[in-house]
Order: sequence, then C-alpha cells, then structure tokens
Amino acid sequence: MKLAKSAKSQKRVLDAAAKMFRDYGYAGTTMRAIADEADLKAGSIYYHYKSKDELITAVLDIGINAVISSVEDALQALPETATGRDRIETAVRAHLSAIIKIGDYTLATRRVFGQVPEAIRLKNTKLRDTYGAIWQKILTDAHARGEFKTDANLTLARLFILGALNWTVEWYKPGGRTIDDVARDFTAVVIDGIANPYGVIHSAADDNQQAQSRAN
Amino acid sequence: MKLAKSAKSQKRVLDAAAKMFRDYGYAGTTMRAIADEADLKAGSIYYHYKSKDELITAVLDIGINAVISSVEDALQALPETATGRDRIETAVRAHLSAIIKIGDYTLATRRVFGQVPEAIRLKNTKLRDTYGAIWQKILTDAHARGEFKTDANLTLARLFILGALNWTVEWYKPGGRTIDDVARDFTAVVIDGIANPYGVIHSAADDNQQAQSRAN
DNA sequence: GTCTATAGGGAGATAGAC
DNA sequence: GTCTATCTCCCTATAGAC
Repeated sequence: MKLAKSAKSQKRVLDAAAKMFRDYGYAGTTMRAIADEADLKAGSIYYHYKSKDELITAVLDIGINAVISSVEDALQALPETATGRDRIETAVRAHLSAIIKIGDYTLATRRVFGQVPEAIRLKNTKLRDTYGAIWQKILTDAHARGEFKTDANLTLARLFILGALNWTVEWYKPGGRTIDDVARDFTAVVIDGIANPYGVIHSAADDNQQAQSRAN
Repeated sequence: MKLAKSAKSQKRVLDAAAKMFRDYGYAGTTMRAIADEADLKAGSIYYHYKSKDELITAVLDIGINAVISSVEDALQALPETATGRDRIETAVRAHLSAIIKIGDYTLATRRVFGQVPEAIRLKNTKLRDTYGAIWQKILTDAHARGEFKTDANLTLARLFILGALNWTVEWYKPGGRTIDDVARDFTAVVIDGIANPYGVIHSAADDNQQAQSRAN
C-alpha cells in the first residue's frame, strides 16, 4: 500500500515526535526539534497537526493501542483450552513484540504520561485501564479454573506483572535474549516462583547430593 | 534538631521542586512554579541553588539514595541466617517505606530520569546500578545456598522485581493495603509463584479430563 | 535571605508567499 | 505541502535594593 505524500510526511512527523518526546519529555520537546528530526520546518508541522497537544495525543494513543491489539490478537489465536500459563506467556511475548516494533511510541507513552496536560492524560487512562483489564481477566479466569493457589492475591500479581512489563521497555533490546526466552522465563517466575521446590537441602561442604537430588 | 532559617527554606524549595518535577517533568517545571509552591519568589531560589540543573540533581540523588539506604539498613539488621525469602520481603518492605516517606522524590526520580541533560543522568545512573547490585546480591547469595531452582533465571528475576518495585510508586497509597501485606504477597509471587502446587483439581462443570492430562 | 526588575533567548502558533 | 517571517508570551538567570 503506497502512501500519499501527505500521509507519508505525516508519519515522518509522528515518528519524529515519538522519538523526541521519548528522549526529552513533553515540555522538553520543541516543535522545532520534531521538525528537524522529520526533515521539515516547524511551521509545516501545523499542516498535519493543529497543535503540540494533538501530536502528543496521537503518540500516546498509538503507543498503548499497539500493545493492546498485539496482545489481544495473540490471545484470540489461542485455543479455548489454553491454560493461564499459556496465556501469560503468549501475552508477554506479544507485549515484547509490540515494544520492538514501536518502542519509541511505547517508551514515549510510559515516560511522558505523567507530564502531559490533564485532559490528555484522562483520555489515555481509559486505554491503560483496558490493558489492565485484559491481564486481570487472564488471571481471574485461570484462578476460576483452579490453576492458581486459592489464596493467590491476583490484584497484586497483576500490578507486579504490569510493572515488570512496563519496565521491559527500558532494558529489552533486540539482539540479546530472544523474545521467546524472556517470555518463558518471565512466566516461570510469576507462575512457579524461583524457590527450589525441594526445599533447602544444601550445605556448603557437600553440594553434590544437592545437585543430584535437584536433577530429579 | 532545629534548622536554621536558610536550611529551612532550602528544604522548602527542595520539596517543592520534587513535587513539581514529579508532575510536570524536567523542562515542564519552571522556577516560578517551584517558587510559588515554596512560597517565595523565583529569584530567591538562586540564593539556595545555583541553577535548575543543580536543583534537579539534588532531587534525583535524594530520591534514589533514600531508597538505597532504607533497603541497606533493613538488610543489615537481619541475622546472618536470614533466607533469601526473608531478605526479599525485608527489602520490599524497606523500599515501600522509603517511597511513603519521600514519594515525591522517588516519583520525580522515576519520571524525569529519562529527560534530564545527559551529564546529570550519567551521575545518577551509578546510584541506580548500586541499587540493582543490592538485589542481584540477594538473589545470587540465596541461589548459592541452594534456596532457588538451579536453573532459575536470576537476572530476569531481578529485572522483574525492580520493574515491579519501580511501579509500586504509581499505585501504592498509604491507607489501603499495609506495607507488610504488600511485601508478603509480593515475595510470595516471586518466590513461590501463583500456580496451584497441587495441580489443577478444580472443574467448572466437567473439565476433569483436561485437569487430569495437565496433572502429568 | 528575599525582593523587584529586567536582560536575553526560545517557545508555540499564525500568515501569506511559493 | 512546505517555506519564511514574525507575533506574543514565558523561560532561566542576574543585578542591585532592602
């Protein structure tokens, strides 16, 4: 699909805006800086966007929406019988994929969210709640199926998961660990924990037995 | 300990700065706004701090240092024999305590870190690495004692923990859940996971077969 | 220590040429 | 569609009175 000239430079402006907002924050990003990055002059931006507020709104919405739809699509592709573990791992993978594809937007979203004018923030908050609800559903459904501890604190678990996921955008870089690896290990921590299920049997002098017994 | 007049208004300026940086970001916060919040005039701030950069540096350092020393102190108060679980729960509790005491600084730190001039950011990065190292040590020590799964991905666990902890400052408010509750449940998720250790034994109507096949 | 006044530089946004 | 030129406003920081 070929883009018209207008749509093409509009996208250039949007990409540039995401990158600058990400690095310099909302107020710290000037229309001139965005224009430079997008290879045109400041005045020309106003042909595509009425104001700086309209630009940041677009960036914020894209950032969160991309993650939401990536995760939703991946979940819907799963069979009915998928377990909570399957769903968590799948959702984490989709979350990371979205970040890689549009990390500038996602990072911008996370970094400037607390700084934009209130009206803009409120609009975007609904989308964030939507994303939280997706995770809440994954957890409560699996809990209802008896997959989790009866007394597991699902709300807290969700907050931890979302916090950890929000943070991935700060450290996950393509080229290192694969998405699949991260998603698997991430899920393992949340689902199984890191504790040795056989209890502490170690004693500094003889960790041989330990290694053997743990190899089951 | 009574503070001299100078020290008192210096602290007022600092507190005001933390609050404004938190809400409006680095560039979005004006010296006038800080002055208003601190009940003096913009010009007077320069008697206490040479520049806006010096102010943000002070706020960033306080924000991260308070968390570091709170956690370090709490860990040192533990007996030698404390397990990884003890240490994690203690560290989480100390982290949350610090946030409650100086949440404005902690939030400011988290929110503006990505936006300050590079020189300032680099200086603060060392402190952040220090904090990461504290957690890494908790995990690797406990792992060496055989408390964790042999193949547990400690680096990822650390990133998970730090991400989740960084996020607590966005949702944890005094008056709701107690710090002790959050710390306990947080630790439970990381250490034990949320999975039902007895396998899936529940059936909604009759997903028995499904449960059996999953019980391996 | 805190004030007022202001220098000097950029900011967002608009108008009109091309 | 994009440019240049410019309006108006507000920023950081300084100087000197009190």
